[in-house]
This record gives sequence, structure tokens and C-alpha cells, in this order.
Amino acid sequence: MDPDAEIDHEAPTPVYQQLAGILRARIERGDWAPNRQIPSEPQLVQTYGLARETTRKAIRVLIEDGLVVTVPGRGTFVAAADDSDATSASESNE
Amino acid sequence: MDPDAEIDHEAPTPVYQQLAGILRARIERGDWAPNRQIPSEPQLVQTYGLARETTRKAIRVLIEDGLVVTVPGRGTFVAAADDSDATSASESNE
DNA sequence: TTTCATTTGTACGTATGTATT
DNA sequence: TAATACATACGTACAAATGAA
Repeated sequence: MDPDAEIDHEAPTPVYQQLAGILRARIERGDWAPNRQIPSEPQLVQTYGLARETTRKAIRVLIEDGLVVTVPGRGTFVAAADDSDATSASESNE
Repeated sequence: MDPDAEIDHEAPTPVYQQLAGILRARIERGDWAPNRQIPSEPQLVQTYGLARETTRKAIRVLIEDGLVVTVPGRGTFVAAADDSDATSASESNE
């Protein structure tokens, strides 16, 4: 998924799934580091021109994927990347 | 949870969680047998006097608990009680 | 302590689309 | 074709949690 893709309301894929894919791509690209806060719901609403419920639905997908966690009253944060990604053969830096 | 409880809008527990608890109790009581259809969303809306989204939210809880499954265009059904999994830890929320 | 702004959570309303019968 | 039922999407409003002033 292109992290710079735009929402296509005509596409067969539901809008909330599109947004989830975009945000997932942006996290993987490093737009927000682990433990960093992603834009608030109102900000996402403004950026992508969606309703808040649609935005929340996309975030819920990311939560279920374990990519982000939300804290009431504070915000939504990129999950700490403490899982095992064993695809790369060499990792030398801490 | 009392399967005949009524929704209390003043209670601290969210309404959708109350409804989920009531429906769970009714399923466990046997109001609807496995593979049987539970009332449709409009019927639940009418019975409990809630908004449709609130009703859907309660049903989503039951889906995540593996208690029911929904089929677009048909309805929501009590899951077959062939529990061979180990993940369902939702019970006795009395 | 109180107040305020920010952010997420809950609840309701409405409209339209999709799938099945 | 039509009716039924769930899915998606937008809108509004208020409550609760957090942190800062």
C-alpha cells in the first residue's frame, strides 16, 4: 500500500480499510516511531476528509493488528516493536 | 448477568456492554439454540430501545467472544457449541 | 483545587450499499 | 421485483480521562 495514497470513495474497498492500509504503510515507513503518537482523530478526520467514526474504525483495525494502542484522554501511539521479525540475515546495530 | 435485566442508561457500565451481557445470558439460558437466529438488529433496537449502532456494538462483542456469527443478508446466529478452542475466556460476567 | 483544552469513548440519527431470500 | 438483514459512511452531541495552567 502506498503511504501517500488518497482515499477513493468509488473504490470497492471500504474507506476505513483504505485508511487502515495507508496508516499501516505510514507506520512501516517510519512517519511515527514506536511509542510515538499518531495524529489525533480530529486531525485524521481533517487530513483525509472522513467522518470520525470511519477514522475510528480504521484505527480499530490497527489496534487489532497490534500496530497501535490507544489511551483514553491521551491519544493513539505506535506499538513498541518488540516482536520478532526474522527475515533479515544481518542486524548489527543496537 | 440476569437475562431479563433491563438497560439502565444511568449505570456506569456502557449500554452496549449491558446489552452484550444480557444477550450472552439469554444465549446461555437457551433462548436461542446453537445455529439458531437471534433477533435482527431492528428487532433488538425495538426491544431494548437503543440505537442501531449501539446494538451492533453489542453484537460485535459477542462475535469477538465467539458466541455468535453474522451473515450479511441473512442474520446473526448462535455459534455452534463445539468448543474445541482454548481462547474463549468470556463467561460468568454476572 | 479548579479550570481548561485536548483526546478518546459512548450514544444516537440518517442515508445508502450489498447480500440473501 | 421486492423484502429483509447486515455493512458502510456521514453527521451530531455529550461524557470521561488526561495533562497543563
